[in-house]
Amino acid sequence: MGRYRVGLETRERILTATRELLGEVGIEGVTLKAITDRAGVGAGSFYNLFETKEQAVLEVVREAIGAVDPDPSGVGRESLADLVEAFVRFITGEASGIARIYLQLAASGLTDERMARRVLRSHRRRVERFRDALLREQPGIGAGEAEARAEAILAALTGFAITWFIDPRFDFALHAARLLQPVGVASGGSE
Amino acid sequence: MGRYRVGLETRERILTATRELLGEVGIEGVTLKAITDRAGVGAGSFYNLFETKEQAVLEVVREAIGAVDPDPSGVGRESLADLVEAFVRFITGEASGIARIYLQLAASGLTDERMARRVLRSHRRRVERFRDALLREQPGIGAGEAEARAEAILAALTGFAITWFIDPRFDFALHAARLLQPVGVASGGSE
DNA sequence: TTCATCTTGTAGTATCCACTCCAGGTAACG
DNA sequence: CGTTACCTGGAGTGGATACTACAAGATGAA
Repeated sequence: MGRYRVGLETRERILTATRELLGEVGIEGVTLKAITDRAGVGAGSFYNLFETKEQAVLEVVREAIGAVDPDPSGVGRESLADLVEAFVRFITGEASGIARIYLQLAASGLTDERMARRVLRSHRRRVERFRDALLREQPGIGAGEAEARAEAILAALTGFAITWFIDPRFDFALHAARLLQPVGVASGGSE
Repeated sequence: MGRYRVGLETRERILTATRELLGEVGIEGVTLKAITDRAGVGAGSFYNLFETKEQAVLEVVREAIGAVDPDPSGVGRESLADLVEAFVRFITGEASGIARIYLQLAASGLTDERMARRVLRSHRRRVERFRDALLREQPGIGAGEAEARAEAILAALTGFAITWFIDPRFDFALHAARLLQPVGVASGGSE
């Protein structure tokens, strides 16, 4: 079962091709031929390194879900602004292909239960992280209130991200920054 | 080209089957066989009534996009709370299959440009409607500010809706209602 | 070098897909 | 009733799909 060096290199080429394709055509649109063509290998090589097509896709998917969350070393110290900024960078940064995959996954959870569980687990962790950051800045509001606000901020960020991908003119960073302002969403100071 | 009564009834059965399937298995998972089996017709009957599979799917898709927006007769009179409540009812109500389709569409806009344009157009209209309701209630805030808040509310509602579909325990109505409170998202009164 | 193990491309296979063809049935109308 | 238009189901088509079998080559530890 030990792998040779060339085999591991081919494996990386295949994963890179899969990653790119997932961002471009979506999780349902990826075919084996597309992957092997882009990676420059035959089907035989693919199946020498992966059991099924799904295995390769899942490997990239896990990576995408993991990539939403910034640098775990900061846990317990980061501010809410840090977390929001990291999310914006994740969506609009260089690896936005991965971000695209992540949003598709969230949506595929609408029809695929296994995916739903996977996405929900990572969502829960993220809510906790946002909640804890909020509590550190405003300990007075209480855990329940902080969690509700964390859910709201994350929901808005997700919605903004979808809008941004669909409408290139949408200023994602600006709208995300507004979420941190004391003014809030619905009502203003001029009440 | 005129259609007989029986033909039109079959057409309805096919559209109903398509609608159900779209909600259950997603836009990529719908096959012709699944549609015709559920509708209880042969492939020949389908193609007597629709040019392609995509035509039937698009007919349901248009319906789903249209269904997000509540009763157009209220335009110009409704409050922000009315609009939010209507969105919540759309997602959690009896026709939540349609709502599921709508969210899938928004996500499919991530990889399908034609879908992206379609979704964006309806999104823009909805933002305007929310903005106008906001301006009616707080004329002082200005159109730009109102539009930004409309975007934020809609983004949060969309994010909440995805969470709700993925996590049945999520209290969508409660979180949606919080969007209307003067407190806002990030900061509280106890600052 | 030796040789077992791993890697590779090709030429398959079975299965599913959207879609077509067509013969026989049915609806509408005079 | 007769005629024409429409409706119907199912067998069949071509093409794409994921995946396999295998022969020939490359790799790497001794």
